[in-house]
Amino acid sequence: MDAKKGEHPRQSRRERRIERRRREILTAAAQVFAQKGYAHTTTKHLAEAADMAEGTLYNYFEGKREILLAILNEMYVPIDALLENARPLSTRDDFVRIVENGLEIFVSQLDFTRALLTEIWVDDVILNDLIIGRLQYIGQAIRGFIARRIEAGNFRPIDPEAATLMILGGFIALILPVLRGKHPTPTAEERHRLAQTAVDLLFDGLRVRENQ
Amino acid sequence: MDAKKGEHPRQSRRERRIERRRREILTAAAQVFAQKGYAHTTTKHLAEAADMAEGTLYNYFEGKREILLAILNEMYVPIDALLENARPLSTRDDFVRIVENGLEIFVSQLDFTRALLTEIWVDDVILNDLIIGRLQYIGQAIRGFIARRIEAGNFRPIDPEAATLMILGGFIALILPVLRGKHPTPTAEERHRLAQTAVDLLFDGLRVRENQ
Amino acid sequence: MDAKKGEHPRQSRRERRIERRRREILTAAAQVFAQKGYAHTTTKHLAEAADMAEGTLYNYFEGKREILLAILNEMYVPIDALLENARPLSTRDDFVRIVENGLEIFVSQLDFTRALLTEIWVDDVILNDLIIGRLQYIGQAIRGFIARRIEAGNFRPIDPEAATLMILGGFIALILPVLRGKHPTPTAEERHRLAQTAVDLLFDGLRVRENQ
Amino acid sequence: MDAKKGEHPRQSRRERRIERRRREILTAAAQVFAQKGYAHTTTKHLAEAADMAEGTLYNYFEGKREILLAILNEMYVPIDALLENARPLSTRDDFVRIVENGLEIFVSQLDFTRALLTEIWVDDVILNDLIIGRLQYIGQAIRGFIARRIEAGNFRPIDPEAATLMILGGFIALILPVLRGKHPTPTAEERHRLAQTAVDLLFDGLRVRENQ
DNA sequence: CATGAATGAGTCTTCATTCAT
DNA sequence: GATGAATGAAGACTCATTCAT
Repeated sequence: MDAKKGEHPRQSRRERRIERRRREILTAAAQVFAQKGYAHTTTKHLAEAADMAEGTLYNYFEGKREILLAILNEMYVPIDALLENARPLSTRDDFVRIVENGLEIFVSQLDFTRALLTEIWVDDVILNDLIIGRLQYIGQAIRGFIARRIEAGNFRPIDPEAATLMILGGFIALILPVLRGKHPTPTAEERHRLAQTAVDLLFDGLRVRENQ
Repeated sequence: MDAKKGEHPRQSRRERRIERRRREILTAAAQVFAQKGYAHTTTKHLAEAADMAEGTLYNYFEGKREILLAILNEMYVPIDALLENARPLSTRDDFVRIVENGLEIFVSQLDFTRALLTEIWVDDVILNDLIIGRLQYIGQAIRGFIARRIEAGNFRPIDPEAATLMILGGFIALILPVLRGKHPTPTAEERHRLAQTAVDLLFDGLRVRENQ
Repeated sequence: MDAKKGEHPRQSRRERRIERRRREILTAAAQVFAQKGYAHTTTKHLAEAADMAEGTLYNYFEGKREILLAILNEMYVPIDALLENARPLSTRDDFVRIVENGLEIFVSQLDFTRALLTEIWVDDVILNDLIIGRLQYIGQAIRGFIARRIEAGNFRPIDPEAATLMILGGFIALILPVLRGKHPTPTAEERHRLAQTAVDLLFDGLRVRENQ
Repeated sequence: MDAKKGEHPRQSRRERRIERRRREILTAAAQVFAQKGYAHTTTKHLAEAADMAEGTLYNYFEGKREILLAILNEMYVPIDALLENARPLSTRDDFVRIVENGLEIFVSQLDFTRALLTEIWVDDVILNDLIIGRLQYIGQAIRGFIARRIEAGNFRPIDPEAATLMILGGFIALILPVLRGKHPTPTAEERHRLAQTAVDLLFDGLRVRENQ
């Protein structure tokens, strides 16, 4: 129980094993939640998917709900990285790049995202954390970008609020069919093309410019 | 006990009472489903919300799930009417009008719509019926409109598939905050303004037209 | 409410109507009980079979169980008559006649008998009333008959107790397939033949008499 | 924890424990079913009788009905053994022996047999499986025996069908009072005497043989 | 740490009975 | 008397969590 041969290696190895186990559980759980929805998933399902006994789950998580919240946490890291990257967001290419990165994140975390879909609308912690915390942050970045561009005379004086919502909605709509498994997951090239189309549409609209 | 005055009124009164009661249950149920989500709502909750005994629910619906499906059906009528109206969809004003009507429908059915949000991802009948059935239909109308306009030289040759998705997503994004109760329900005027902004953005994009 | 034109005719007509209604209910109920068993029969089933509303049943009977007990009572009249008839029971023909009559009673009351079958084993009132009350009475008659015959030297000195049981059992076995609907209901002639065969078997056994 | 001594013991111990538990439940359930009848028995009753929580029952059986069916299966083993034994059935002693064995089986399985009595009339699976399947098989054996004996001139030319029914009925009648708890369970000696009396009655009838 | 049997509160649903019309 | 909607107690079954091994 006490130190032997230096504490680090031993503690560390144990911690690493625990961390590995937790991640195994989360990966498996995300798949099951994604397929059945949180409420319809039983701990038995989770245990089977993680290939362990039900009781073992409780050695790594406090309960079913905590597993879901841990999944939520897993998504923060790449999203925060994305936001960090997107901070400047000043040119059209910035926009393409951030949309592309966003698509990449969702694609690489499909199961985690899907897992949250059902409880998003119901669980206030998740809703506030994810939607309010992250999405609003993203929204602000976009709103700021638009406002600055309008001020600079590059963008038409459109209500930035509505525009932001539609941009986010458009982006979500692009991945929703994939999340629902109705579309195959797009390749890197497809993601690039999608991002360009999206930004193109947003910037220039559907209508033909008369004299260009 | 009194004169019969024709048989209709008597049958009719009973039928009307039943219909009224069903509607009462649906209205109450939609609110509860919207707040708690389908799976987290118990029949006890439903009974309390409808101010009746649990057993009474079963005089009007076969079970909890049938109540949800009945809510789903309630949404068909106005949506189908909207689609019928939107059939031509040829001018920009058509577009504004249909977006405006769509917003109106969702607003008038807020609770019903919210009620479906959670189970949409999990219940295949609902998913296929509602999303695939309706949304695809709407999508086709939009895709057709875009394709025709591109052919006519009015629209730029953008991928109609991606454009449709983004339009739908943008539209949904406009309502989502309202659905989640994060925005107050927009008034008729606000809906009109929103619809115009949305269509304006879609048609002309964010960027300033250089020579206009 | 009080007397008018003599009480009898009016009371009588009302009473007769009530009696008729009760009988209608019992007839219908016996069929349903017979098919589904008492416990699996709902008052809704009973009401439908009697072609009236559920509530109306309660104007004629205290509840579901009382309907079953009333069915039990219906069987007493013919059984008691049979027993009265069988009182002497001294010749072989008496035996044939009483078996024949017994078969006739069961056949004419098939549904009533079937209706009681499920609850016989469970309801102590029914068990004590019917089995103990009636069957034991019948058993005593048979036992007495056998004992007297043995004493008179007509019957071999077989244990009258066991013999009685086997006689009753044999009789029941003859009607059981009919009760279960596995045999068609026997005609009068078939009943006569069955009774003769049964008594013949009981009196003379299976074995060939060596010198007769 | 200790040496493995081969893998069997470990798997086996768990399996044996499960098997023991299942049997405990069945034994307890049979008693309750026998007393109250299947339909009037609640899972709460069953749990109490087996001295465990309601939920635990479901770790061993799929549901209430499966417990009943398992009880049904318990009865097959000895009955099938009896039938196998009785195959030849050619002498009078064979007959005595098989009746005696039959009595023994029923006595040793009193609760199991009682448990089935109520649902027999209502549950088609049970009815067809047990009654039709087993009883008809037994009936055929008896019919065949009688027919052969008649042909051989040992038995009088009595309708074998009716005779079989009465034999089965007589046998059942011998046990019914015991099943209902109205008689104490017969000892081995009493069973032997009963069997002899029964066969004696069947073979030689009640009447004194005039010249014997 | 791993296991999985045991637990019992909680769910959906049924149905005998009541009672206002 | 007849009706059938309303009731709510009771039933079969589920499942997150605990805990002895």
